[in-house]
Amino acid sequence: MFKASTTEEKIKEAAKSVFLSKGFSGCTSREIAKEAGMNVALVNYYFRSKNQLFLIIYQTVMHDFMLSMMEVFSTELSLKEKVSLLIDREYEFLTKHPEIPTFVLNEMARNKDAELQIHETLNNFAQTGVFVEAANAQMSGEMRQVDMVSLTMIIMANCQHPFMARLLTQQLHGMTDAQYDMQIIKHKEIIKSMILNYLFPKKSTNE
Amino acid sequence: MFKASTTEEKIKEAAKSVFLSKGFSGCTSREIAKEAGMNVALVNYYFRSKNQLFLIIYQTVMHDFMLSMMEVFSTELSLKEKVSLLIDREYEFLTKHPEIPTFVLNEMARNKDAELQIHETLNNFAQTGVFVEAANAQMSGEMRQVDMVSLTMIIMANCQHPFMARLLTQQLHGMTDAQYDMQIIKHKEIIKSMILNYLFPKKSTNE
DNA sequence: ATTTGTTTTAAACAAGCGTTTAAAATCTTT
DNA sequence: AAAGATTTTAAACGCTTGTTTAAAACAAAT
Repeated sequence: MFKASTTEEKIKEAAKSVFLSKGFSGCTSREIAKEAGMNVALVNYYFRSKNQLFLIIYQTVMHDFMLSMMEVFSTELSLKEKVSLLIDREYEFLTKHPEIPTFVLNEMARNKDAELQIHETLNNFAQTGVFVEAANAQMSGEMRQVDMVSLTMIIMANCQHPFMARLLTQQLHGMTDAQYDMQIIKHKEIIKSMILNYLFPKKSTNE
Repeated sequence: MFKASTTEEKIKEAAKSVFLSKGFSGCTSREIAKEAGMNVALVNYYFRSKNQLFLIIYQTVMHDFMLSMMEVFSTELSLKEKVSLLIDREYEFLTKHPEIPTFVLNEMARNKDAELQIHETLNNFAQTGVFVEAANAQMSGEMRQVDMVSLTMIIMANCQHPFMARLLTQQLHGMTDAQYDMQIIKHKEIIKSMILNYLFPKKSTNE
C-alpha cells in the first residue's frame, strides 16, 4: 500500500489518525508532528494552528460519515431493500472506520456553538427524496407508521452503537477482539431482521 | 434543594459535573476547583491529584451506570416483563444522567490498559441468573434464539444511543431541545415494541 | 490567652502546551 | 555556479498545566 507523498498529505494522514483515536483535547500538536515524522513548526507552517488543522480533518471525516449513510438513498430500490442495503453499507463502513461515530459526537459536544455544523450534508439528505418515499410507503400501508426521526434513530443506534461500545461489551462478556469481530457479523443479520420485521410487518389476519 | 456541606463533598460534586461534561482530558484542575468555589491546592489537599480524584468519580459513576442496568434482573417478573421494565428503567436513568454512557465509553478508550475495570459489577451481573433464565426461555420456545451478547447489544444500543447522539440527531432534523425530549418519550415505546416483537414473536401457523 | 492541630490560600515550581522566529537546508530558476 | 524562493528545522516565546511549598486563617484544647 502506497503512503502519502507530499508533506501536506502526510500531515493530514497523521492528524486524522491521532484526532480520531484521541480527540482534539486528548492529543498535542507535537504528537501529530511526531506521527507525521517531522517538526512541530512544519505542521503549523502548512496549517497555521492545531485548530485550523482539526477543522479540515473534521470536515472530511464528517463528509465521509454522512456520505456513508446517504448514498444508498440515491439507488432505485424499494424502501425495504434500501433499509436492508443501508444497514449492510453502514456495517461495512464502520468496520473500516469504527472510531468515526464517537469522534463526531464527541467533537460536536466539545464545540457546541462553533463551526462544526453540517448544513450542506443535511441539504443533500433532504434532496434524496427518501422522506417523500417513506411517507408514501406509510400511506399505502407497506410500511409501519414510524416517524422519520425514530426511523433514523433506530438505524443509527443499531449500526453505530456496537462499534462505539466495543470495549464495554467485550469486557462485559469477556470476549477477545476476534470473538467480537465475529459477533458483529452475526449481530448485523439479527438487527437487520429485527428492524425489517418491525418496519415491514407481514399481514396476519385480514386480506 | 440542599447542596453538599463538607468540602470533600463539594469537590466531588464539582468534579463529577465537570468530568461528566468535558471528560478527563477536556478539563483542568483549576476548572474543578473554581466550580467547587475554592483554591486548586485545596482539591489536591483532599485528593492528592487530578487522576486520583478522577478515579474516585469514575468508580461511582460506573457503579451507578451498571446498577441501573442490573437491578431489574433481581425482580420476580417473567423474562418478557423484565426486558420491558429494563427499557423503562434505562430511559428513566438516562433522562436524568444522559452524559454517562459517553463518559464511560470515552474514558475506557482513553485508559485502555489501566485501572478502569469493572470486574465486581461484572460478577454481580452473572449472579442474577438472567443468563440461565434466558437459556431456559429459548429452550422452551418462549423466546427467540438470540445469544446473550446480541441481546445485550440490542438493548444497550436502542436505550443509550438516543442520548449519546442527541446533538447530531437534533441538527439532522432541525429539532429544538423540547422537541427532542418529546421524541425520546415516543421513541422509547417504539423500540420497546420493536424489541419485544422480535424477541417474543407471536406464534402464527402451527399450534 | 496560648498552644496545637487542621483547613485554606497565595505563590511558586518544573514541565508541557500552542505558536512564532530566525536560521539552515533544499529546491528552482537563471 | 549563483541567486532567489521555498521547505524544514532548532530554539525560543509566553502561557497554562498539574503539583508542591510555605504561610495564613481558623478551630480546638489546655
